[in-house]
Amino acid sequence: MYTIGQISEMFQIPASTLRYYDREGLFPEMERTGGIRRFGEREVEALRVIECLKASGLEIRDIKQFMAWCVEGPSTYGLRRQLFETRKKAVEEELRQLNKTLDMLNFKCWYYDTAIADGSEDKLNAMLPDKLPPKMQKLYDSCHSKE
Amino acid sequence: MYTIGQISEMFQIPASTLRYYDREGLFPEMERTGGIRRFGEREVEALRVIECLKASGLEIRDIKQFMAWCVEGPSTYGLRRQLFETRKKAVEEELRQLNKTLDMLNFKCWYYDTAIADGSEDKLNAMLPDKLPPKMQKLYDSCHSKE
DNA sequence: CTAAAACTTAAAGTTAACTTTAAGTCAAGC
DNA sequence: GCTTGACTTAAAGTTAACTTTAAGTTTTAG
Repeated sequence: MYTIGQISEMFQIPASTLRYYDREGLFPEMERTGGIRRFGEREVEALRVIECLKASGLEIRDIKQFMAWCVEGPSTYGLRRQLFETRKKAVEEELRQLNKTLDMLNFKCWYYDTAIADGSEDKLNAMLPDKLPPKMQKLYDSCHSKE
Repeated sequence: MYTIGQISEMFQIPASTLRYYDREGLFPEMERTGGIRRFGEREVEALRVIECLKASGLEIRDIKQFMAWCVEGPSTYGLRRQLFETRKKAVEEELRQLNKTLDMLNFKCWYYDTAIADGSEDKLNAMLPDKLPPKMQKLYDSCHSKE
């Protein structure tokens, strides 16, 4: 069993944030001795799940719902499974979006490398809509196609 | 040239958000006729860059700085290049993190599939620290190694 | 037994990125 | 010329996720 200070150290999360999570119902079965929180294996695993669900873009209130399902027992396995499936879809979509962002950043890096080499953006602007080097044309098109 | 309503439609961004961006200095050279904003090609491209930099995790105040550099001219090519390089690093790191998150989500999907098939988590908990199927062991380890 | 460190609470404060409101101005069609 | 829809502003409001504060309690070390 750990104190809030030990968990704070272990996960590099401020104790105030852990208390906030507790207040929000993210550790529904946490024990206490003399008013002081005792984090057990259950809470440590909960915190790993919290970090995962947060990273997937889920809000605190929905993480609370998940934790409530865990307390409810086997009857909520389906709901929990469905939640993780939905989060997977969201993360996969976010990965696609981030890869597009990376394409644009790579294009911009090349763009400024070229502008620096040329001393101005004039040459670049002359080739701009569709006379770029093939490698760059792909990146450019993927960022400038239909909004 | 476009009105704010046309750009709002085009990018699916509320007009109030576009006005907010303008107030924050994200369109430093935008023209007006009779008080009304006219978005030209410069602003359309700026908006694409804004969306890219935002998606990379950059804050509005720093996007404003970038736009100011663009107005300053060729002397800031180096700074702009550096910004995109830094953003690339940040996005690459975010991609790594998101892939780890995806690993955990995949593990949890398998976990609940198994729990549903078994009717309880008992079998699962018995194999839990290190007796999982090899495929799952990898995912599990990557989410439970040292905090 | 006592002092200090670590814990507790409720309530107020912070921050970023918008969003809404209220009151008014501009532009297009009839 | 007038109505209507789209635009304008400044200022206040919203939301999520914390963070800080102030006052007090519990645990630990000597």
